[in-house]
Amino acid sequence: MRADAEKNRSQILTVARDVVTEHGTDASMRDIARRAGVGLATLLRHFPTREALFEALLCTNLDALTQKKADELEASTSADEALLSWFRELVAFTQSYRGVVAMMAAARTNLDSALYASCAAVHAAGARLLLHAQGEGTARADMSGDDLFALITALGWAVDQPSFAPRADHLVHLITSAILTSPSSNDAKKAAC
Amino acid sequence: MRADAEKNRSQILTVARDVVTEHGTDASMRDIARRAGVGLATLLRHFPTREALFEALLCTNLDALTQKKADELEASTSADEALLSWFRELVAFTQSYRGVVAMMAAARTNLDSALYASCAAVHAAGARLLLHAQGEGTARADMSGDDLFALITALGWAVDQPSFAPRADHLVHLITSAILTSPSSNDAKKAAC
DNA sequence: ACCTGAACACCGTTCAAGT
DNA sequence: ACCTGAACACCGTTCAAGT
Repeated sequence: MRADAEKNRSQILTVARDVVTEHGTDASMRDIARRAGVGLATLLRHFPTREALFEALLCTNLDALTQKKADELEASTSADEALLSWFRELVAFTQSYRGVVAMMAAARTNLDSALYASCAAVHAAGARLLLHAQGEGTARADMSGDDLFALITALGWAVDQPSFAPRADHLVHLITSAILTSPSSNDAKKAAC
Repeated sequence: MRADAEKNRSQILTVARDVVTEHGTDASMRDIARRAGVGLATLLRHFPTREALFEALLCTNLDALTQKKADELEASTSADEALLSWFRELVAFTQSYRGVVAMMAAARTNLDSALYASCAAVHAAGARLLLHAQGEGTARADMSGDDLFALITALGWAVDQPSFAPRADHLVHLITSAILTSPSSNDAKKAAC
């Protein structure tokens, strides 16, 4: 009976999306199973760990991101613009579910995590954009891909906090201004066009 | 019998320091009570909430910080140096216990939290230093005390992550360079002296 | 093969019962 | 006044028993 197994899996994912939207990464596995109408053990079979469930929830979005960056890298005229929009895109993504940024940061150096590969892909994509901008001299040279990943997730964490959320845009502005050497402000951008 | 109550309280705090050093902010209350040799309900009487326990654990350190900043504000010749060392000092403090920075960020806008007053004091102290530096034109003007608090805690969170801890000093350097208008690098500092 | 219920060892909260 | 044990409703993990 592989058919019902598949049905259970998709049902779990559908329900999980709702529950996780509401309760974040520390949502109750039992609650998800209950609402999905399956036993808790069934959920654990499909997704043996919390990270595994989130990997399934995020993989399509993450793939789109790490693919879309390829487009941006090419389509965007300036490398610094590409880096900047990647930064913003990723911070926005980390807001998809509360606590997901902490989970990704933890997975970054945990080979056993089901999210390790996805995080590595995100990291690599960012590092490439950074390197490109550095090559053009528009991003500061004393920065590594690790630094970029750290700054993005740190900002994602801050935006996760209800107290800081209202200042989100401005915080992004502050940090990115530290990354880019030439202040690509709106005025300068308009003047260039 | 108020004597044994006081003894219990101090015993709980002593043990809590160890347990929390090991397990961070999500240490088990039951475990602390067990190791302190008291009933769980006794611990809950003394510290009705997790935040209340941490308030007791941190209050002396936090008071020292928000007092010491007064010294720094006066003693230090330049306002930007004072702001910078406050920034570093606070990031270092958030590393005292794992997860404490998240707790403080949450407490910042939660009037019910036992940590609210302490966080407000930290916020106020930082805002004052920032304002002073802004007055001298050494800190960027488009920044609020809230932004400063957010950046400090965000950095504290990043340093909390094992993956980012090795880059801690450099990350602090990156962020602070975004805050200060004049790049008070080591060279410039030496030249001024 | 796949699912399930139950047992297990935890957690924080609450409260009646002890001194 | 202060403390305690136990009951409660949760959690994730594990596994023998069902189809």
